[in-house]
Amino acid sequence: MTDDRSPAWGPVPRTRAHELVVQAIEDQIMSGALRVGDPLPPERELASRLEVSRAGVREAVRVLEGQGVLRARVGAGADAGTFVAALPDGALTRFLRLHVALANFPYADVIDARVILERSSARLAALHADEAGIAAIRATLETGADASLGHAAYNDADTAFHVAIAEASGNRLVASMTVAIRESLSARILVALQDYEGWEELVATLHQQHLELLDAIERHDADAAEELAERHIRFAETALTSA
Amino acid sequence: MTDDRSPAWGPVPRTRAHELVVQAIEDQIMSGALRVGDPLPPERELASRLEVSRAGVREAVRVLEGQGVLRARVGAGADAGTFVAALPDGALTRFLRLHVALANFPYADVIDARVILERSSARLAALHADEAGIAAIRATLETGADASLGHAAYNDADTAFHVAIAEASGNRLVASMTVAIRESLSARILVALQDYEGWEELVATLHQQHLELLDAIERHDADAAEELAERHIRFAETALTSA
DNA sequence: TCGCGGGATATGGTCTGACCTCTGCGCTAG
DNA sequence: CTAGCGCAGAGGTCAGACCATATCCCGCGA
Repeated sequence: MTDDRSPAWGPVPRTRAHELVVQAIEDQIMSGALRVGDPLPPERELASRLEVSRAGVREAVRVLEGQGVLRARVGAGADAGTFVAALPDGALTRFLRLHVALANFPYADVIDARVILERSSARLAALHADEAGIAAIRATLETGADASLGHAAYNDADTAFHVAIAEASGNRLVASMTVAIRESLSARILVALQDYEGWEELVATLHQQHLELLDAIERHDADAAEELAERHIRFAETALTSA
Repeated sequence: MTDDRSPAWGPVPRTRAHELVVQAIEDQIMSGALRVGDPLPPERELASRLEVSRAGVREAVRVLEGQGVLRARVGAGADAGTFVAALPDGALTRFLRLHVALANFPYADVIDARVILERSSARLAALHADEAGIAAIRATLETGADASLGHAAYNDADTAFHVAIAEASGNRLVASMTVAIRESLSARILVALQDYEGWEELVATLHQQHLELLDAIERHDADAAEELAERHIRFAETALTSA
């Protein structure tokens, strides 16, 4: 006879040592005791304090390091050791790239998400971009205009343009997500470019669209910028996948 | 006298063993050789094949596991071992939660990003949600209506509502990002709720807004849904932070 | 023939202890 | 005063043993 309200002897969740360490470090961060730039105790000390092996501590550090939360440096003195870091961008890009490759996020969903974010980036850039931001965007177009540099170079220049807009938006989180999505698509776009017949014409069209988008941002015309951003991405996507 | 075009003896980037292993696994994923559900070789075998220690392999596995790309299970047989997984949500949530706590993403930026994403989620849900999706959203409101369950219970119910909309959008990536942002704010929202004087009235208002939003989604009125989503989030945000 | 018990086996999980590499700082010899 | 050496402390790596767990499978008994 079992009582449904009694907890029943379910198995206790098996918690691995390194997860406890991760949790301990996260708690320090959540409570505000650890801030960006602060050092962690040496691995050996942390291991003895938490009563786990050094290997367990190291695995935990690796997990957080992979998330861009920690950074480890060898050596001696004040610059050596493990520190709390602020490197979300690379981590977010790797994350997205892998999950896109695994098709955990369907390709069409990624494109739609990219449109949503870049529309917003363009709008925010049109509203908030300062002189420096606009100059940075324009700078990317000067190299991007030279299409004959090769597929890879153009791909990099295009990425730089979209990244510059995202960074000019003034919203770090939106920018990071925008960048991560563009970068996660980079390999795929490069292949599509290489397979594209008469790609120089396509690049000329895309470059023209870039100029129009930049113009809208400079005019602080948020609605136009939003619309141009979406049209540009949809156009490029259609051209490259139908080839 | 140095020649600027000569490569110059820059330091070779020190590559750590586990990073090589991560790279090796990523390459397999990028090339399509490893897909979701596929098993990795046993740690010991991978270690000897890549000529690193088992500790190095384990650290690499931990990194990818932390990103939701791998999943490890002990035991023997077909179900045991390390596998490629598809668990991006928890990983993305942890990632955001930590970086928000570290203020790598300013709070205002997170709110704006949330508005952008939830506007889109609501729009997509209004356009694409099927019967099951709408039923799932409504189900979360039935518990959410009962405000006297406590702060934590209401917070969970509110999260569930927004998550259900995101999932009804049909876009997995947008949904994941939406959920991750809402969850990363959960702790902060809970504290604000607890400090709020006369929170039951506030909850009643929020619940009313939820009903209106659901109504717009059911009517497939995308514009209204988008607008209601933004107003709801801005309202709640203003109420909770000004308290 | 069927059922079941228990050992063999394979896998990840953990720990220990050693050693290497790197780098700052201080001491010492010139 | 300075150049150089070496110590100390940090992360990086490794080897090996042992533990915990889950499946497989074989053999025994009903």
